[in-house]
Amino acid sequence: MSWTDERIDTLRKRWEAGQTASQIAEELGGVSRNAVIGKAHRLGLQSRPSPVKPNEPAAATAAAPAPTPAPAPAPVAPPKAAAPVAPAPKPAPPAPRPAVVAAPPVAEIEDEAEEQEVAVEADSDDDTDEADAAPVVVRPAPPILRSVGPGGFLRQAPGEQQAPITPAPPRRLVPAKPSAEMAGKTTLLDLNDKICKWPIGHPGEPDFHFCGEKVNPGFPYCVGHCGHAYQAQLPRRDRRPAPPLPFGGPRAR
DNA sequence: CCCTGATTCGC
DNA sequence: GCGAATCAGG
Repeated sequence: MSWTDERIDTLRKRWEAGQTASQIAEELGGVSRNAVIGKAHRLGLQSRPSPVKPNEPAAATAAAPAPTPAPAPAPVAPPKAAAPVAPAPKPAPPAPRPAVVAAPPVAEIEDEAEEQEVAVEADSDDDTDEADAAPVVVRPAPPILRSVGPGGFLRQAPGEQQAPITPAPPRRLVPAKPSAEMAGKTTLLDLNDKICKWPIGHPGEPDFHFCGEKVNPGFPYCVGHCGHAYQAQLPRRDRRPAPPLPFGGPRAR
């Protein structure tokens, strides 16, 4: 495979989008991860945070006691998106908010749950004499700034994040009463190394359980279920191609 | 072990 | 220019 303009273009886009060299190589096909990295460097694409790089070679001279002007690394490309194509930045987790929150949308149900008070670290201790208790400055509400996410939706501004969904009030826990339909079934708690862990049904369904037969020694399943779990590897050309992903995954080769 | 990117070096 | 081999951190 050669680096046609089209392939180079793909490489550029993917690299700048934060895909890993492996992902890019797989998508392009016919090239290795190393080839992608090598090409990216030859193209002069910006190097990305490397696990092996943060070492600065210039630290060996004269112990360098001088006031190093804060390096202030320029905003590096977002580290490694989880999504393969569009590296959507993760929304920031709800930041610790001031006391004022919107009233929970759910009416109070019971008050048998005592409100747990979050112990705020009030450092009223006499640690030092430094008067760090600055008077609270009440500033006018700043204009709401929203950023626009991919697809055009408006993100919440930091100050207007919704209060987390009110958790259900704790209920009294009662011992689960073994239902008739589970009688004799192998449940999660019954699993051990000697019985087949092949799931029957689906988690969450009322009668979800496990096979429970004696295992095929050395395997987590019984002989019968080993037949389902382990199948001969077919030559690549005989494998059925994976169904296309809904979002348009890597091109089939 | 796996993953990652960077670098080297023979082709 | 190319990419396998190698290095080295996570």
